[in-house]
Amino acid sequence: MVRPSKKTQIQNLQEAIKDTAWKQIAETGAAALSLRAIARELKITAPAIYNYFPDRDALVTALIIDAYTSFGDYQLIARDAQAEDDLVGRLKAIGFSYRQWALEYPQRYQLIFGTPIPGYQAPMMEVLPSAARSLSALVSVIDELRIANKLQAENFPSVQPGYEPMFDVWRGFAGDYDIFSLSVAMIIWSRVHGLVSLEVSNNMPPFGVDGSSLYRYEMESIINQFVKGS
Amino acid sequence: MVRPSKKTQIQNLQEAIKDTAWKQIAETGAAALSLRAIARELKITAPAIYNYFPDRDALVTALIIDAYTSFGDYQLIARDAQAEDDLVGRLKAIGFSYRQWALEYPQRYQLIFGTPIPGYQAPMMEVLPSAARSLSALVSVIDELRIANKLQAENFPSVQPGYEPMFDVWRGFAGDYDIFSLSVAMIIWSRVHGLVSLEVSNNMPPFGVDGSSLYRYEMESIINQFVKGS
DNA sequence: TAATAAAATAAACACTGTATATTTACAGTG
DNA sequence: CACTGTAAATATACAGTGTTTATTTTATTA
Repeated sequence: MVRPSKKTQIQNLQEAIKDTAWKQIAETGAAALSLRAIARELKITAPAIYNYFPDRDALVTALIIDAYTSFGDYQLIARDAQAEDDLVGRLKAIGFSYRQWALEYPQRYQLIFGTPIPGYQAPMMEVLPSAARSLSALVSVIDELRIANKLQAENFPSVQPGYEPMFDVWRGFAGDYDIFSLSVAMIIWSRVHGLVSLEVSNNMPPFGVDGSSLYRYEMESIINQFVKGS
Repeated sequence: MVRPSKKTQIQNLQEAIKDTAWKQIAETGAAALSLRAIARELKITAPAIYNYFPDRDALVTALIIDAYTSFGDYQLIARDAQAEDDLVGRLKAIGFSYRQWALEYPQRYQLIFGTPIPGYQAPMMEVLPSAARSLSALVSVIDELRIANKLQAENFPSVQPGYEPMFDVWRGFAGDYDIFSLSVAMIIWSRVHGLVSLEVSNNMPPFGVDGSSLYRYEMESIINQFVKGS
C-alpha cells in the first residue's frame, strides 16, 4: 500500500532536494555537495533525504542524468534550428552549442565529464539512456553525412568486434545509427571536449589565443577533415 | 635556528608524507586522499603533518608539482630518444608518451587534469614552473617546425595582446619559444588530452573503436594537418 | 475509529580537516 | 655539564561530513 498524496509543507521533496542540490552546486561547486547542507536549507533533517535517495551517490546519479538531459536538449535544439539538409550547418550548430552549454553551466559540465565527487563512479547502466541521447545529435548528423556519401574518414580504424549487444542497447536510446558513425562522432567529440574541458577547468594558460577563437578554428578544421569537398 | 639532523624514526618526514600520499592515491584514488589516513600509516598524529604542509591543499599542490615533473620527464625523455632532426618522429614520440604516462599513472593524470579534490584550486604561480616545463617538449618541437618552415597552420587565429609579461614568465620556465608555437601546441595538446581524458575517466563507450587505434588515427591526422608535406 | 505503513526525527558512529595548548627532545651557549 | 630556547610531536577539541538505528509522528485505509 503506497501513500499516494501528501500534504506536507514541501510538496515534492524528491524534486526539491535535487533543486537545492543544483542551487548549491551552482554556488559552491559540485565538489562541495553536502546532504546535510541540503537538508539544512530545506529545513529537514539529513536522514530524511534517505527516503528519496538511498545514498549520496544515488543523488549524484540523478543529478548527472538531469544534466545529461539538459545537455541533450541543448544539442538537439541547436541541431533542429538548422535546415534538415544543411548538414554542415547542423554540425556547426551542434559544436557551438556544446561550448555554449559548458560555459553556461560549468558546474554541470564538470559533474558529467569531470570527477568532482570523491569516490563516485557513475553507474553506466543508469546513465546510459540520457548520455546516449545527448550524443545522438552529433551522431545523427555524422550518419546522415555518411549516407549522403559526404563523410571523409579514410584509414579510420575498424570497429572492434564483440560488443554488438552493448551497441544495440545504446541504439535503443540514441537512435538507429551506424556504429562507424558513432566512432567518428566519438573522435570529433573528443576534440571538442578537449578544448572545452581545458577551458572550463582553467587549465589553459591565460595568454596566447583566446578560447572562442581557438574553438572556431578547431570547428573549421574538424569540418575540413571530415566533410567531403569543404 | 633550524634543527638540522634528527634521530627520529622517520628521517625525512616531508618526503615520507608525500610518498604515503602517492601510495594511497594509487590504491584508493586521489579523491580519497586523507591526512589522517597518511598519519595513521606513518604512525604519527595528523596535526604533525602541519609542521611540513600548512594545510591539505599545500600537500596536494606539492603532489601536483611532483606529478608535473614526472610527466615532464616522460615527455622530454621521449623527445630526446629521437634524432634531433627527425621532428615528426619527435612529435610522434611525445604524443605516444603522453597516453602512455596517463595510462600508467591514471591517478596522477586525474590529479593534474581532473578536479578530484573537493574545493581545491591549484595556485597557478606555484604550479607554473613544472607545468610549463612539462609542455615544453611539445612546444619545442612545434617551434623547430616553425623555424624550419614546416609548420602548417594557415588561418590560425592571432594571439591576443596584453599578456606579454605573463608569457615571459612562462618562457622563463619552458624555454625561449615563440608564442605562436605555444598556441599551436595548445590546440594539439587539447586534441591529445581530449581522447586520453575520456579514456582515463572511462567516459568512452566500451564499443566502437578501441582506444589505442583511435589514438594512432588522431596522431596521424594531427601530423597531416600541422606538418607541411606529410 | 483503529490499524497500518510511510515519512520524519533524534541520537549516535565513524570519519574528515584543522586550531590550540601542551609536552617532548634536541641544539647552542654559559 | 646544566640551562635555555625553539622545533616538532602529541593531546584534545571543534565543526563538519555520510550513514545507521531506533523512535516518533502523521496520513491513509480498512
